[in-house]
Amino acid sequence: MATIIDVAAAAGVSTATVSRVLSQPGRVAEATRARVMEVVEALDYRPNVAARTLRTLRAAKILLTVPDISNPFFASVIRGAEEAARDAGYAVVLGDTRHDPEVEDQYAEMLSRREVDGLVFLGHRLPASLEALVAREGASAPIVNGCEYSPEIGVPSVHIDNAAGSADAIEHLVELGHREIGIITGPPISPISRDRLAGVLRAADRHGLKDRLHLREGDYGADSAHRAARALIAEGVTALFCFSDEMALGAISAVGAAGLSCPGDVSVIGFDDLPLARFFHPALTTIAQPKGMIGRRAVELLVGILRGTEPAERQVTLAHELIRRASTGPAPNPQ
Amino acid sequence: MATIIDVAAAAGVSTATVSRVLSQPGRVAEATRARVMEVVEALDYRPNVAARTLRTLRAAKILLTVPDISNPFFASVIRGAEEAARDAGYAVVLGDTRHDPEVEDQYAEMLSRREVDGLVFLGHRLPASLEALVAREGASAPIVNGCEYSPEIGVPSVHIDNAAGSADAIEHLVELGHREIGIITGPPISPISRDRLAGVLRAADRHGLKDRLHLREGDYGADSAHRAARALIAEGVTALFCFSDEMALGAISAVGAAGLSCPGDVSVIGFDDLPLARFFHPALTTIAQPKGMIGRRAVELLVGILRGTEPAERQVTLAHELIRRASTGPAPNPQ
DNA sequence: GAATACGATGTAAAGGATTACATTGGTGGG
DNA sequence: CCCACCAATGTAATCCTTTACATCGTATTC
Repeated sequence: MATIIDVAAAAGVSTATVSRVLSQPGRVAEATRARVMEVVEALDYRPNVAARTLRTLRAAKILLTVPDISNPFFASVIRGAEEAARDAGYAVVLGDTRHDPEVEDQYAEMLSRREVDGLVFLGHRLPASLEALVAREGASAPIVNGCEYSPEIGVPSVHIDNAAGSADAIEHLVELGHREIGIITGPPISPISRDRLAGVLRAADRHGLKDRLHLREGDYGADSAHRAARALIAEGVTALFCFSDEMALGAISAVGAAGLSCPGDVSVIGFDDLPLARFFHPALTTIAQPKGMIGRRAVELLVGILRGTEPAERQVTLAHELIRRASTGPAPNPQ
Repeated sequence: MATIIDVAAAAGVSTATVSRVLSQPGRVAEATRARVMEVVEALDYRPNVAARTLRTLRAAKILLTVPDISNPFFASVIRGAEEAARDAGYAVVLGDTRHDPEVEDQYAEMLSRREVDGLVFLGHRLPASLEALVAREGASAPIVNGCEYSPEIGVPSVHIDNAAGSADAIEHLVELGHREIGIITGPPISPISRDRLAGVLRAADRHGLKDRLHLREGDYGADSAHRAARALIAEGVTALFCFSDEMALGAISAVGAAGLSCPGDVSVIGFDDLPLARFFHPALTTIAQPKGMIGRRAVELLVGILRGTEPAERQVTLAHELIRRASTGPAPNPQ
C-alpha cells in the first residue's frame, strides 16, 4: 500500500504538498497539482484513515444505533440519516442494539474512544457510559435522540407528537362508531409508548370512554399482538389500536384466526405506516410518521453540534398523519 | 481526554506497561496491573482507536454491505453476521447501498483505505474498485459474498441452492394440481434470480409444463409484484410463485383486489420466509432460507481469510426448506 | 557462589497524515 | 533598483499507541 511519502517522492515534492493537493487543491500551483494527481492515480494512493483521524481528531463518522434492525420502520429513518450525513461529509456507522443495554454500551464506547464523532440513537435509553459525557459537556455533547423523546436525558431529539398521533387514531375509531376499543400498547418503559397511551386516554376521556378501554401490553412485535388481540377479541372489542404496524399485522391475523373479518367485525389501526402497510390484507389504516425526515433532521442537529453552531431548537417535533385505508370501518350493529 | 501517557505518569510506570496491562495482562506483575487499572478507572482512560489502528494496521472492523436495508430479509442475515463478528473480536460496519453502484464504490473505499479489515457484501455486484484487489490477491483478498453466488467474481460465498429451492416450490404447486402457474421473477441481472428461474424451468420441464408457464419480471418489491400479479391473474393462472416474500404479499393483495380469494382461487408461494410471513393473511407458504446462518458463515469465512487460515471450502451451500402454510391449496376444479 | 535464565519493566522507534512555521523566489510599487 | 509582500513549497513536530529490543534484578542450578 502506497503512503503519502511514496507519492511525494515519486512526484518530487514534499508530503505537505501532497497532503495539500488532496485536501486544499486551491493552495497548490496547477502544474504541481496535476503532477501529484498523476502519481496518486498511478500508485492508486488512498490516504490512511487511521493516520488522518489520529492527527485531526476527526473521524468523519457518525454512529447511528437502532434498537431493532429487523423493524422495517427504522429502515426509512436510516435512509434519511445516511443522506443527511453524506450531504454533510460524514459516513454512517450503523449499530443494531437489539434492545440490549450491554450492546448499547459497546456501541457507545465507539464515541468514548473517538472512533466516531457523534451519536444518533433511536431507542429510548442513553447508554450509561455516556451519561457522564452529557453531564459534563451539556449542550455540546455530540449526541442526538431520534424517534423518542425523554426530557430527562438532556439531549436534542427529533420526533412526532406521539400523544396527538394516537389521539387521532382514537378519534378516527370513535367517529366510526366504535365504543369497545382495545389498545395494544408497547412496553411502558418506552416513553413513546407512554406518550401514545397518554394520547389514547385523553381522547377516550373526551368521549367518556376512558373506563371502557381494553388495555393490553405488547412488545411492538407481531407475535405479542397476536396473543393480545386474541384475548381482546374474546372481550368483545370492535376495534383494535396497535402501537405499531407490525403489531397491527399480528392483530389482523388474530381476527382471522378467530373466524371474524377485518374490518367487518373488528377494525384495526396501526402506527408508523410501514412501506408494506398498504399491501396488508386488508390494507392498513395507520398513523404515518415522517420517517426519512426524522433521520435527516436528527443528523442535521448532530452536525450542527459538531460544527459548533448552536441550533435554535433542541427539540424538533414533526407532523404525523392519519392514513385511512381498508382495515377500519363502521362499528358493527350491536345484536 | 486522557492518553496512555497520562496513565503511565499517574501510575508511575512506562506507557509500554500500561499498554501491556490492557492488551496482555498476563505479562505484567499483579501489583502493577492493579495499580495501573486503578488509574485507568480514575482517569476514565480509553485507548485511542485511530492510534492503535495506525500502529497495528488492524481496524478490528468488518464492513457488511446490503443492497436494501428496508428488506427485512437482510435483518436476520445482519444479526447472524454481527454475532459471528463479535465472537471473533470484530465490530460490524453496516452499509446500505440501495442497489446504487456509486454508493457501493464509496463503501468499497473503506476497504481500500484500510478503515475496515474485510468486506462481506450481500448483493451480486463486486464494486469495480475492488476487482483489481481480487485479481491481485486472489484467495487472500478479504472479501466474501453472501446470499448470492457469481463464480466469475472469484470470491468465497455462502448461499442456498436457489435452483433447488424454486424447483421445490414448483413441485409443491404441481402436487396440489396446479397447471397454469405464474412466476414473478427478480431482475435477470441478479444471479439469484437467474438460478431460481433455472430451477423453475427444470421442475416445470419434468412435468411437461415448461411452455405453459406465465413469466413476469418483478424487482423483489411488493409494488412490482402487485402489478405483475394483476396481469397474470387476468391470464388465468391458479398459482403464483414469487421470488420473494415481499412480492408474494403484493401478489396476495392483487388477488384480493381482483375479487378472488387466496388460496381458494389463486395459490401464492413466496421465497425467504420473512419473520412476518406467518402473519400474512393468509399465512404464507414459502421457501425458507437459513438467514442467520448465511450471515454467520460469511463472516466466519472472512475471519478465516483475515487470520490466514485458508478454509477448506470457498463455496458454502446451506439447506433451504419448504414451509407449508395457508396461502397454497389445491387447484380449483376447472369449470 | 557464580553463571544462567527468566520475569518485569523501560526505551524508543515506528505507523501515516496534517499543519504551524520557515523558506524561497518572484511581482509590483515607489 | 530596492523593498515589501505574497504565493508556493518545504521542514519538522505532532497525534497516540504498540512492540522489538534493552535493561535490571531475582531465582534457579550446578
